[in-house]
Amino acid sequence: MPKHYDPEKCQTVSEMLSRIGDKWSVLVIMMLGDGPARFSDLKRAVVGISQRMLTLTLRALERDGLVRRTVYPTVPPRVEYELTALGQSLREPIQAMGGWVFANHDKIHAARAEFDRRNDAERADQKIIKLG
Amino acid sequence: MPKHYDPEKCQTVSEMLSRIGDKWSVLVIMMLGDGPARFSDLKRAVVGISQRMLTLTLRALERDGLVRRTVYPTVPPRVEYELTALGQSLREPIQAMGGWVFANHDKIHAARAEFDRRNDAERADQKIIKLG
DNA sequence: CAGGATCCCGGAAGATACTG
DNA sequence: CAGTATCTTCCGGGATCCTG
Repeated sequence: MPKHYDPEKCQTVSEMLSRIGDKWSVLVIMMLGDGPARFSDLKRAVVGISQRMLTLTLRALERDGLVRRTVYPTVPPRVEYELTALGQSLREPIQAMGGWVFANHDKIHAARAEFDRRNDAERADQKIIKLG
Repeated sequence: MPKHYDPEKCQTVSEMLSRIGDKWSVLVIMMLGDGPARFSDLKRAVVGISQRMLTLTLRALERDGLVRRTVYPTVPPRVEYELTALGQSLREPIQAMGGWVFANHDKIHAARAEFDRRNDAERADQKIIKLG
């Protein structure tokens, strides 16, 4: 088991993490997991996304080889997006993350509640000290 | 297999994805994977992080119950950070992502090169059209 | 040593308008 | 329909200074 990793690959890991960590990429990937979809389909399915961000997200996914964009030269224009084999394969680690969150959802929220509770108490103490 | 998911849990998935997708969290988690570390250890180990961002990152991880913060009331103060069991368990899906990137690193970069090549060619065409 | 408090800047992202 | 262009707003994050 190697202790050192290729720095370039590590950087690519960071890049992909921030990609799937951004606001829309995962949602788009999951939508496309059901099969090909047109631009407006995605726009409607991914609630809250602006057409600008949908375009940018799709372009980035296409650039990384995760999504294939097919233009049908009809009028009005018809553009279909679908996951490539690479994009499909990415769904596995993503769903692993999703599964982890679903499994630990309650622990996470309990921890947050506990943390916030302690923090509030601490600030109340500070107030008393300053007032005293 | 359910077709609908708890919206609250889906939101938590997004939250955790943007957490591990941020610039520093994963690096900190991986550093702590080797065992407990002090603030300055992490500051030195995670090259490039400012003490402000290290603090914010650690606080966020602590709030989600991934990291435990222990203060030793000595002088000078000594604070140790370590992964909780929950934090340890998160390393699995993270490494799944990392493994995927390592396995597909070449495909990704090939796709990017291809995409950029096509884009450049396209823009060159546009130029010719406008000049003509 | 381990942070808290401020200031500040660049880039991410939303809103809007226009187009092939 | 499927975008592009532009403007503006917002916030992540770095730099710096201060403190128990």
